[in-house]
Amino acid sequence: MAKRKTVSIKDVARESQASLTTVSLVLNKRDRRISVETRQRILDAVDRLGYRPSRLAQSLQAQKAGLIAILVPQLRHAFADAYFGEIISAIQETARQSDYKVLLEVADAEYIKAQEYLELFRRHFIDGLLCLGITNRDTYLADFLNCEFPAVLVNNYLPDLKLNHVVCDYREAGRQAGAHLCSLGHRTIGLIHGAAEVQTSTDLRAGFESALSEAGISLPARQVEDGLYTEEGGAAAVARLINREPGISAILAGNDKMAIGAISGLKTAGRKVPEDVSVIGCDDMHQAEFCDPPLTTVHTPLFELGQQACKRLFDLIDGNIESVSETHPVRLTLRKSCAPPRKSH
Amino acid sequence: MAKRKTVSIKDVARESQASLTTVSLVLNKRDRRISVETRQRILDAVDRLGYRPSRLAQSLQAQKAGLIAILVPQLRHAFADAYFGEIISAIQETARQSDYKVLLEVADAEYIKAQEYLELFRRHFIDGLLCLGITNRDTYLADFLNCEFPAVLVNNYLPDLKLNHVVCDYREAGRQAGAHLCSLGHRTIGLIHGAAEVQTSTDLRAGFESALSEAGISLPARQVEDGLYTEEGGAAAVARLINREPGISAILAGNDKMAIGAISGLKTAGRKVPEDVSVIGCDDMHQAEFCDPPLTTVHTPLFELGQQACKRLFDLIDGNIESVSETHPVRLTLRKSCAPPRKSH
DNA sequence: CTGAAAGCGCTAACAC
DNA sequence: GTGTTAGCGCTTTCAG
Repeated sequence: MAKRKTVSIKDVARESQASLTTVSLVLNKRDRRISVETRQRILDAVDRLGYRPSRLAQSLQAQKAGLIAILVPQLRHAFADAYFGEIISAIQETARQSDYKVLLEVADAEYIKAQEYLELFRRHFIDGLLCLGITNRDTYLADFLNCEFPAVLVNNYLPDLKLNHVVCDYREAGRQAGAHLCSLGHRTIGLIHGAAEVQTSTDLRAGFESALSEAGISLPARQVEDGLYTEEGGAAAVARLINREPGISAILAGNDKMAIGAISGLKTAGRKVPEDVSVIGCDDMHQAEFCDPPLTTVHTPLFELGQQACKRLFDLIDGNIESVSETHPVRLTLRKSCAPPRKSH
Repeated sequence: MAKRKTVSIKDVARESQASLTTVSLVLNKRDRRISVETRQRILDAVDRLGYRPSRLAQSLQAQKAGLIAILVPQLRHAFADAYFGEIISAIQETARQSDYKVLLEVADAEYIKAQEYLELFRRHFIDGLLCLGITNRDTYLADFLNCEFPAVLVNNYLPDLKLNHVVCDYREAGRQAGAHLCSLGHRTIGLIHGAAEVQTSTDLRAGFESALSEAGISLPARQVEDGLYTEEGGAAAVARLINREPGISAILAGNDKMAIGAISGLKTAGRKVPEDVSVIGCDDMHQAEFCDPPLTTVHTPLFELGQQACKRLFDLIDGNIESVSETHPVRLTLRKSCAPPRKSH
């Protein structure tokens, strides 16, 4: 590899017979005061030398990194997950438009113990933080409560902590799913939620129960299972569910992955979807359209959510706002995985 | 938000009644020459003040960013893709172990035109680059040919450019898939590849054809289709395939997404998998196990690949090696999507 | 054993 | 119009 000496603004100054200041002024478009010839001489030198300002030095001077981080939980290969992927895509795109770069951070136990998320700020590495996949157990986030570090939770919030967040309306998602199932005529309905310690999961359940109860239907604990937000979890949960309550004719899953797992589990148990059991998901991931049967699901606008979270974070960084707390609307997407119940017996 | 003044090494020096140098020495464990009391005094001051060295300033001084970037193509929401996700996970994990941070970069046309990937280096923003999802058309990568910027292609390479890369053995993948299908007794076999301009896709096809030809079977152009690496593409490709050659009894898809799309397309066309048509995928993504039927596929060790690419990149950065070119073995994973052909007519 | 001073590459107040 | 100079926060010779 050819070794290339790094060319600094000094070199440009020498080459163009101008001073550091003049070069800097020209480069930063504050060159109203600079004569046309001088400017041209400098620009030529820049070209000739292939000079590029060091972002490191600029950042040090500006006391601003031009960098934000995305904090994701340590799941099994977290980035291989479409849910996170969608949000990360959105963040990346939005950040780029504001000339920010995006750092990827994975929060495992050790990471949290060491408060690495704070170190990132303290060591002037980043200007802001976006937290994904947060649960009620992530109490360490309290560290962001009364400090000057801009952070926002994406698609979740903590019930007891007044932290910045941008979320989808999961209560409404649950309500719409429940109403749909009831309107089809289902009376014995199950729920596979993601995780009890996730607030949006709790919200989904609350909305679901409220819709059922409006139709005079209850949701006993035996018709609720945890599916861990995974395919396997969904498959296992549905098995326990139909074992305990064979009469279940419809199920809401807290995300599409569990819904797909549930469908797979139902098939294994010899039940047809939607003829024997209707399944409704949540998220409307890309693959929801391609599973068999195509999945009826509640569309959560994850991409828009990511964009919004990012924009608000910049507002926080720039001091335009003091805090954020936004809820985005959801809507039911009808496909083929739900049908009226069999007229049994 | 409570405003917190940034505390520098100077403050620590003042607080601990020592000089800058001494503090720096202690903090960097070059403190053999420092007396125990002085050290303790400094450490106390650090604690009391909550001092953290600015990584920006350190980087400027060290002329090293401690940062690498992952370059991914501008696909439809690229990060929502399990293939990229798996590799990115691996990179992230490996980088962390070496105390590097990782940046996410998306390469669209504009990005490439502006040579942003080079700017990243020139402006001293990153120390190394990992390129994912590369195709033969990405000739801009020639920029990395005779320069000192460490970059490595992950799971692909360019036939005409001697660039650093780490790949899976797709030729062997194609061979194993072909051999398996032939051994089951299939004679009329189709291929849905990812994209003609992807070298590994070409390799897969070459390996596949060679295995077929060993069994005395040919692969005419009419039995080959492009599935664009997507579910939809796979579904569309399989439709064209069985329309043109209804006798096809087995299909290899260049990745699992297309395989899943193909299965969906076959079902739509009223063909059963594997009874009527066998389908074999490539990658062995997580969901391959959960589709219906569970997908027989060639396992490509993407996680290990990502790790390896990252380690080699660090070797390049540290000057331990001059170039990389590694090929990783693959292996067939048998599930339920392949069976012997129907004894027709 | 400790400190003064130079320098990493850049920006911006303040002169001239 | 243009240049001098003082930092940004850190590391590291080189003297004492």
